[in-house]
Amino acid sequence: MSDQDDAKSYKATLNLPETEFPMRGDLVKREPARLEGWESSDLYEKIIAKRKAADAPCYVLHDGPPFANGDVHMGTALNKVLKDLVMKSKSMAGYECPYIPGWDCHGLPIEFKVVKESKGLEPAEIRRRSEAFAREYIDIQRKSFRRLGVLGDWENPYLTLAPEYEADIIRVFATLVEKGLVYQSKKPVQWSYGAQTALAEAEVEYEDVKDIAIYVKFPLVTGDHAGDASMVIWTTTPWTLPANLGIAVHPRFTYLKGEFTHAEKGLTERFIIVKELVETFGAKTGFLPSGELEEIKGETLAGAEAQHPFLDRTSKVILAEFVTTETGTGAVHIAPGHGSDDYLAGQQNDLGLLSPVDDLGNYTDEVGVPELIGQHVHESNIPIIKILAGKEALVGKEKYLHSYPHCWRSKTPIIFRSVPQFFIRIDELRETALGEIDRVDWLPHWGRNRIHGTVESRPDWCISRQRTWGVPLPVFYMPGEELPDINADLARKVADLTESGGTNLWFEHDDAWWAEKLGLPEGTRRCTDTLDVWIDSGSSHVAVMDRHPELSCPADLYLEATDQHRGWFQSSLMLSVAVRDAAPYKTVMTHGFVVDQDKKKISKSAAQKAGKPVDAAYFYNKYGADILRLWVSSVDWQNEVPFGEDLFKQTAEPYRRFRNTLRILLANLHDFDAAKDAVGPDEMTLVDRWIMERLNEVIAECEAAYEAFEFRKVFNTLNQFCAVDLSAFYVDITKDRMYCDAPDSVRRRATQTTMHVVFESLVKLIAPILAFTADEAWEYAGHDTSIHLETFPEPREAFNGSAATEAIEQLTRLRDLAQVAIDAAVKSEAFKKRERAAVQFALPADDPARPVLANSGEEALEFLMVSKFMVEDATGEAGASVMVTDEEECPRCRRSLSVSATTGLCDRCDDVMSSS
RNA sequence: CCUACCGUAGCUCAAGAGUAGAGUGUUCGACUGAUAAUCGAGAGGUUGAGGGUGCGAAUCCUUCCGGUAGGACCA
Repeated sequence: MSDQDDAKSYKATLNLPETEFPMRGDLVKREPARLEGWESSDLYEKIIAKRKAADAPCYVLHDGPPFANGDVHMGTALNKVLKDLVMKSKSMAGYECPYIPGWDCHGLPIEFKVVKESKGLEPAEIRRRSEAFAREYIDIQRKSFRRLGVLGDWENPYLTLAPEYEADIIRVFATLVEKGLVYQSKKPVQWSYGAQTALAEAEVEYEDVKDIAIYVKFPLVTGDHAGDASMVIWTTTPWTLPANLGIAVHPRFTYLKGEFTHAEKGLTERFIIVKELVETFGAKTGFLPSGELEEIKGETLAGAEAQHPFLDRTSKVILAEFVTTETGTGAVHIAPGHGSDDYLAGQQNDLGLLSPVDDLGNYTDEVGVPELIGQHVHESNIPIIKILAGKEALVGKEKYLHSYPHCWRSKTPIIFRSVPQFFIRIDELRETALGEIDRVDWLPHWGRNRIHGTVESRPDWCISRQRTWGVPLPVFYMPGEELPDINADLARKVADLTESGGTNLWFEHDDAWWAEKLGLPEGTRRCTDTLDVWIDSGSSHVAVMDRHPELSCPADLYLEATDQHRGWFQSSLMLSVAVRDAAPYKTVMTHGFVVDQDKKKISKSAAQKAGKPVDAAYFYNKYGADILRLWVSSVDWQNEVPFGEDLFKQTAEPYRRFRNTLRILLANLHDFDAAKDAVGPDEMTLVDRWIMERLNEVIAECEAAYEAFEFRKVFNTLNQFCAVDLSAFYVDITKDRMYCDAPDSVRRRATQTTMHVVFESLVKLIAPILAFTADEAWEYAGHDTSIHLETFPEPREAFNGSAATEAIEQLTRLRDLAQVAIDAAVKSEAFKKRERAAVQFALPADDPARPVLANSGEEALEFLMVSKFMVEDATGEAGASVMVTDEEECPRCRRSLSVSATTGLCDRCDDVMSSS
């Protein structure tokens, strides 16, 4: 027999690892099949039922409804997977975790698309098409969320378009009315002429634009300075000048009056300009002071009237604290119909109100200048500047770069415009809301300041929209009345009528039908507005949490992206404070946006142009949902989340590590039956006890990290454990006994017992993240129910100490010491394998490794993976030298130990062979 | 302009007063009994910059620079 044949024949006598669990994930193929299994066996319901049976406490994460348009992109996927990580980990921590997903269905974005496709539709038809559109995307998104392994009640999600949900929205409105929080008023709102509706603060996005700012002269005609000087205002919106009714100055600022000369034009004028800005004014307009300047206190100017530059009326000088000396002239153009500060100032000073602009943004007759009527305001800046120039009222102009609000849908600039709108009085709610904010846990902590800031300063909430695809504003105008009857009882009746039929009734029937149904006099008209969609989603704590028996309010957790501080968190808070005087949540967690690798915002269109996929489907179809889930777990959700395919791929490698670690454990357990073969802690060897101690730490760390939603820490801890402790050490060191010991030797069984515990613990700890892979491994381990029904492992008390860990630390020290010498020897070709090394350690007398070596001779040898070692006394530092061993290599186990002269095998292998 | 958070190896991130560590990538090597796997080694960091307090600072304080987000201004 040749040596080679020897080796071959002995291979058959080994217990090599064996498993059907595939090394390659093939996730794209396997996950859908597993998913089908989960759904056909009602896994979600089973988990809930199991926790219920165990009388588990509830943990409620209330799902924020994504908008039902568009595919699921990485940002949405991040949000849903984070939620699922929370739910799966809470469930494994022993809670009952009902998860009712929802969708936000009404609103401008959908109506916009529908209307764009075909114009001139009846409202009822717009609504039919909008609903079809929403439902189509709900299905698309639901499919994606399920594919990502997110478990929940997908067959019964909440939809804000559901009749019973709509009815609850109207009931919330009725409650607001009852509490006297709703009023109608004509004051300036942010108006999108592109979408022809008022907008809420959260529907506005800012863009940098270049405008022309102008300086305009208003000659004083009454007061101390009548005929003697002109006020000069500065504005970036010349189109608001026709609505000018006042000029505001700061009461405590000092203004200078005197002669200003424009040298080039040869013009001399008498102006009143705030002291601090005279220089800037000169630089921008060319008008420099050319004589003595008289100081005037702002407050003394009040009440004077100035001539409007091109209209036959005067503009009153008023006082206002908001005037600054940053830009302009210290005199602020006031158009009460076109700005909120302006509006308030106008109210306080009885200026009246002008808003000569229609829904489309065109001037109405009221504008007072014939050639402007019908002109669009944003095409009127130049004509107005020309008019001003013609009247010699234009003092100067400059280009001005600033951020200007735009409609989030139509992308057109927003104008402030006054039309009758409905509002919620925020002042009545503010104090309670602010108090509640401090009772809520905000994660990360600075979320508290963010929402506190917005609630503190937000103006009254404009809740009416001049749109069709939404819940109608349930308000009526009695015959002959200008003002609406805002009536809670009527609203409740509307709610009851729509409970089954839905609010389509509002659009399908006419005023007469409704008047009759509600017992109102003939000639009653309905309000044609719809409610702001933030009322829809903000009412979910009533329409969902109060309605579902398994949920309850306040929820334990709301979890959305940071933009919801202004959006859903706030609308929910306000409505909840109005309805129940308390916040609807105990904890609010926010995550950052998914941004491009170079930290630029991912807009879908820009990413597509650059050929960078951002659709979740692209990634789960190419890499698998578990890779995506692992990526989510590895990410720092508190800040912006940089994303790109390269970054994404980095998590594929750790995935393989997890998978292979589970696989080798499984493979080493192929002939192990815990019920029959497990041994007690006393039988375990040093490395077994060490890995059990490590496992206890890992369990504690992971469970604490899950508790704190620090998934990345779970990821790091487990990755480290698999890569370093298991793969590089434990599995490597125990190979010899696993493969070469007699199958049921105590030593081998002890290690199998350990591996069994490690496997079961590891697979459970990773299950919330690798939802599919963990379940697959669990199945291969012989379980016929899902891993997701399990709970997290408990640390084992027997291994709570650190005795084994301390011993292993010493051995690791020696191993590192030996490694250096071995590497040198291998390099100089003294021998090739570390197993051929004989190591001579030189240790000081008090070296802590000495007792370890003395107490665990054979195990130390195994751990060091060398042929033999000796210890000699060292005077200085510990060291190691190495030479080739004089032992023969056992052909069966390939270790270099003393071998039998007759069989050529080492003692252990000899025993195994002769007894088999 | 104000406020908050952040800035550590090519990349993604750990350590939160006591010799800067992982993963990934990269280079080299071993094994062929975890094999489209596994093991070992190397290279790679004056921890954004400067100053301060400590015996000692990535860590605490301060100024600046850069990034991001809110807010202010504007509307």
